[in-house]
Amino acid sequence: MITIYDIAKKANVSAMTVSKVINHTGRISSATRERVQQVIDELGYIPNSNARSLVLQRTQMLSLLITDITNPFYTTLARGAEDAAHLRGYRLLFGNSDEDYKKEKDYVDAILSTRVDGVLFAPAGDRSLQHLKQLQERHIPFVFLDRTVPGITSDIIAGDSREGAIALIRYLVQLGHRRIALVNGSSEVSTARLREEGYIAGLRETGADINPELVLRTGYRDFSDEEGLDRLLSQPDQPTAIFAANNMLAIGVIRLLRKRGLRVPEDISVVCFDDLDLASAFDPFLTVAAQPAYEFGFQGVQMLIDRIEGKSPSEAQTVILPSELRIRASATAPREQK
Amino acid sequence: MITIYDIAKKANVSAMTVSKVINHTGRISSATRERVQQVIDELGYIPNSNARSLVLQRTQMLSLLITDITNPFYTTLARGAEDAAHLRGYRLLFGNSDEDYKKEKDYVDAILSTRVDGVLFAPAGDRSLQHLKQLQERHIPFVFLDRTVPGITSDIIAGDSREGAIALIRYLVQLGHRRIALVNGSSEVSTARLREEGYIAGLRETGADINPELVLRTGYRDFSDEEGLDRLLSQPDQPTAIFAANNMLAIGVIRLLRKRGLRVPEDISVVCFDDLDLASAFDPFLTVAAQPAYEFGFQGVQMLIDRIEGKSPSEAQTVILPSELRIRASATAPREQK
DNA sequence: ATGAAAGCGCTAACAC
DNA sequence: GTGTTAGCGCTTTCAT
Repeated sequence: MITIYDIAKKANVSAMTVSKVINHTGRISSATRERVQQVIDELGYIPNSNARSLVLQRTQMLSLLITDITNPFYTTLARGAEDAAHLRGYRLLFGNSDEDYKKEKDYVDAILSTRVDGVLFAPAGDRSLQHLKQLQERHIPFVFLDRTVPGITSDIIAGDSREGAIALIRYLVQLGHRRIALVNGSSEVSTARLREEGYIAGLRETGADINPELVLRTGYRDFSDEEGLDRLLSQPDQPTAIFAANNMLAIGVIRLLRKRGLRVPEDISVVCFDDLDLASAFDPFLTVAAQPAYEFGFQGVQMLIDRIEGKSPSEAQTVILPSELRIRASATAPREQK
Repeated sequence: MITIYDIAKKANVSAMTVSKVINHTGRISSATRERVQQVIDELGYIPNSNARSLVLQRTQMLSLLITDITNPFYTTLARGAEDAAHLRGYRLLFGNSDEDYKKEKDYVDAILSTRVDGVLFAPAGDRSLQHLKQLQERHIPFVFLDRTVPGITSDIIAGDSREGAIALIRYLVQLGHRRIALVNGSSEVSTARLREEGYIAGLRETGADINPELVLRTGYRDFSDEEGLDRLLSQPDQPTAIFAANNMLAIGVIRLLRKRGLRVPEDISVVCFDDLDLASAFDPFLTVAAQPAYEFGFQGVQMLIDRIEGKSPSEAQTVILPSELRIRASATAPREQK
């Protein structure tokens, strides 16, 4: 391993001088600068960032902790985060919690141990509270990604879950639906609560049916609650449309509907939050409230780095990004009206 | 920041003793062990891995360098890598080169500076050679992900691009196609060369038309070579099927075909390498040679860690994972025969 | 079974 | 402009 001393020796200067050349700090005569640089290039010296971090107490690393790397929303978000981090000279350490508190805890420990400079955090749910508190105790800044956790104040970059849900409901009602079911994520997740709020608000506003039996709460990933779905479908007044609280739920719902011989949208309409990116590019089928996932990541990293570098106001910032209704084929007027 | 000395002081032992307790090394009386552990828990002490890395010359970090995080193949691969790394106590540092040598170089520099213990590397192309050489000079082990680079020997986990391509061609010919176009990635990428080899071999074996004019070479991502596609389609003997060398190309091709009023598969069949995961789950449309992406990541990390920990034989290992033909709707018999 | 000393590779603070 | 000293938080080596 070649160190700063090797350079210093060969260039006949002190380690400090080399350090200054590398970091463009302090005053150096251009003669020595060039001589040192030459040796650096010649030996292909690359500074050890561990040593650097140790003294600087900064790692130039950010952690991105998400809940489902399989979900295009997070993939695209990661892409945005990656781009922004790269642009500003930070690297991304990557974690996938699977909405599992245990895995999340492991990652938080790793984060603490690595001394990353900040975290982009999509918490598994409200019980992530203790993990967040750990970060706060160590003064590690973090930005909430879409989901927040009651009891913790921090910077937030989020979509407008409530408004997005209302828009979706309005659209369905406008098509003629009055019995709209909700297949939601866990109530432990803030966005699930907000989407449910929006769902109710939308129903109320439009005068559509409000019926607690039409709400199914499950997890945001790996939808497989067949009994739950059957319960929804077997209500005396069967719903004519389903609002899935995210894209993965929508896929699960549609698959199970098809398995039951129900066609979408002929027999039942389906809409959801979050787009499917690739799948939609390929076959524009699902009607969705699309969120600007890339911007979540990109702007989230900007916020985080601004905070780290002391460029943010001291109060926590909140940025809300609107979603966009993308009307496609999976929702039409209900059959009775056709 | 709370250090090992804080623990030592409070538990009335030396720093060494604390270190031993943390790392379960050396001999410690269970009395002191417990006392020390208690203080650690009480203060919530978490070791600084930078300091640790500095002395140990190990970071317990792996770098995953891929070319397109938007592509479900890599997403799923990342998922597998992540799982394996987590299981074996390593963390993943994440890089996305966009098939861009400049970005790739930046990441390699970062890798070198971070002193990661090893790299999972999907090279942008043959000109990644110098980057790989840098890694070799510093004795940083790496595993090739699917793509290899001539002139470099290292562990490899790859799909069988040649055989997969042959299988796809056989299938098309069996359906009755004789004029099959290839939309390929750049010739600078090993898998593109192998898929083209397989394409030719398949055509030769089946006696189908071999015509250099039916081959279009472009990039693996963001397909937008409209003129190239038009050239293919305007051949005197228009192809009845297109083999896209990966999923992203297939999506691009299909979009452009539709834009030209050509229906898939009615007017022209399309098959490709790599599945679309979500899109396919949702709407099983594309006929593909699917690769076990998750296994690429999972086994790749295993190989890498085995190598790092000296558990691999000294010669470079190669693991070839077969692909699987998934017959769906995007390819049917050509129109003439219907 | 426990501890003292030295050093991993770097930079901040201060001389000169 | 340049060099010296000290120390970031940890572990290795070798005493005791």
